[in-house]
Amino acid sequence: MSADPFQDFFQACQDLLSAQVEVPPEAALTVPPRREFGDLSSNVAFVLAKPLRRAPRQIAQELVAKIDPSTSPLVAKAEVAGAGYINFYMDYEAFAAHALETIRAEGAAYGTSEPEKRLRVLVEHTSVNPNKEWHIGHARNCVLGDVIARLYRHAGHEVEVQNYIDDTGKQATDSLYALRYFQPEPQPETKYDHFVGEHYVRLHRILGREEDARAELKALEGQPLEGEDAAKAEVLRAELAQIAEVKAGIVELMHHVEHGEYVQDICRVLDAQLQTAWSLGASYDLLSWEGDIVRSGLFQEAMDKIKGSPYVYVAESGPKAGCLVMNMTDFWEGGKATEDDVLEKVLVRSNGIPTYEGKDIAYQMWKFGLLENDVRFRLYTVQPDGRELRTTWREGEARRRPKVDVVINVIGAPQSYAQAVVYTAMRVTGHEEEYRNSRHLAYGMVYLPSGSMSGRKGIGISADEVLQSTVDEAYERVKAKRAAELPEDEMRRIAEAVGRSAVRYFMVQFNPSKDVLFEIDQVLSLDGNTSSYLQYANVRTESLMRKAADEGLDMAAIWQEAGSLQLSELADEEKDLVSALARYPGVIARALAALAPNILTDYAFELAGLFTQFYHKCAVLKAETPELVRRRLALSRATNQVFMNTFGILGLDKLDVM
RNA sequence: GCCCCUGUAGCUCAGUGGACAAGAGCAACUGCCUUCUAAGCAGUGGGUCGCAGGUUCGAAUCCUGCCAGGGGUACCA
Repeated sequence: MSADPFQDFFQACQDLLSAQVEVPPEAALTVPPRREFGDLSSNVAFVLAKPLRRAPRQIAQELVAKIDPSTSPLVAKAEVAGAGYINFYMDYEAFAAHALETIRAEGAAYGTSEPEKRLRVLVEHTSVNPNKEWHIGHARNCVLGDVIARLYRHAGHEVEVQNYIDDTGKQATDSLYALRYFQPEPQPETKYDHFVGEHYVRLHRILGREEDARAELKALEGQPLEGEDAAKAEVLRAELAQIAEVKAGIVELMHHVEHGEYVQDICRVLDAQLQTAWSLGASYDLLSWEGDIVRSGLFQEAMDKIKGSPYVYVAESGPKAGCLVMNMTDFWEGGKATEDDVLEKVLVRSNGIPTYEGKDIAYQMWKFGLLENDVRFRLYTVQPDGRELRTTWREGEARRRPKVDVVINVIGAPQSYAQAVVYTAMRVTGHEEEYRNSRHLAYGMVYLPSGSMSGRKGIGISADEVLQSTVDEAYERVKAKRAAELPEDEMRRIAEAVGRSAVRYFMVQFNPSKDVLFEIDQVLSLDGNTSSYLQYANVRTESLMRKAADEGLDMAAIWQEAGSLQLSELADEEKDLVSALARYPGVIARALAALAPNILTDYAFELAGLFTQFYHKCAVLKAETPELVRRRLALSRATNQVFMNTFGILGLDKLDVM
């Protein structure tokens, strides 16, 4: 017996079958659609029908006749059903004992067996340009990455979370320039990233006029100008002159930014953005600044290394003459490519400036520990959850990098091609293993009912706003319900927990690959399939245990003997609950393998529903016999344990009252 | 043009290791709070699983072709 009760039942059924017949690998043992069909169902008879040239039902009947369930404590019986399914039924009494005992013994570790190999995993997420406030799409990235990191940690792996700071890019420069250009009055009451973002958008309103102004002027200049037209042309010329001035100013400023002269200013924006991350319950281990990676010589070393490959060379002619290019033709797996030029990727332009892919290749090589040089780093701050946050820095300790096994980059789906280029560079340089262990968690965009968001135009909903609205809504709810019994600060605390959790849940409840339509009402409702439902179900487990203690029952003692309680004649609701609790480890494994947190949210919602049904149908504290009370308290305690573990991974807040 | 992702109920989404009657939440409608918290429960109505072929005992799921939406495909950032 293992720490995965459902897997044990699965294995038991599998063994019973294999003892009678060689089970082909394509035969499946799956959970049937309805409980009348048992707890696991095998289609092996269908698969064997063809090679044996016999009817599936006949094969199934012969197999079932030979199977002896009494040799397996968890299996009650096997039956033939339908056209030839072999349905296995659990011995629920034995199974419930095993499940409860496992959950009790494993506790916070329940759900994850010791990994065969403890991996070092590097998760990069967030990586938002430090130039304006986050919108909800950034929040999706952050929460997805945070949950993936927590999943790996829960599974016993060693995780480092990095947040890449593009401090030398155009966006950061634009914002810095906007502040110099407009010289706005400081607004201490406005969160700094919002303040800067406002002026960034203002700057782009000016720049965005260029094309139109040019066209309008051209239309006017076709004829002799007089009166109103002459004045209008003058205005347009002035506008274009202003645009030219701004653009020149940005280019000039860019040189200074690239030399790291404005790190302090960028930190101010970054710090405001980090507040958003922390209020969403996320944290990081390292801030990786692009400027530091370039200045520390990592980029140069990576390019020198990659130049050693026969597939990397300076193009001598053609449109890419003078560029350092990488020919990926022999290595490309990122989709069926037919046009050769797509596969000849520029890494360094003819003017010596690297492309994004070029820089990202260096970063990826550094992540895997493939470079000799290293950045220096220092402590940046201690985060609200107590985790230390480090940052790369121009001076300080040298960072001794351990070998990393897996690199997961949480980056939007539009960057799929660029990511494929970066990973392909690993195999081009002979690092096949690193190539295979590079994973792009490509997530879909977040859209508003009004269309897509645009950072430049300032269209979108900020993550801070969404969070605040949700907390406000939760506050109204808790106040309407509990104003009489709870103090103000307690209601505030609950509202924070409910609001934060609701936003997090929304961000990961969909398949990552899908685009998400963000409707604020769906988050604000706090009804139905939301984190509130899970929190509410868990509050009920808490409440039951509290009341049990009030009635003089020794909860700890009951839980201690969970596996040896009276577990016969379980009600259907109890069976369903036990079965769901036992399936938790498998859910974790699937979510991890697929990098899909929505597998876990789906499960958690189902579990909450099953517990709620149990709660409504089966009296716990008021059950008919003391034995029944103890059993149902143990089931509640077990559910509470699985909720705790699930909440830990999803980063949802546990509540005692709501 | 080529490549990738997506198309399931009015809306938002699960299900894509093939399996015996397509699921959930929201919205609509009907009931249920002196009874372990009604952010809840029970129930009703609502679907040619984008379309057309194919493979199979069996297809929302696999294959082919089409249609629709989004993204990518630059020495852009």
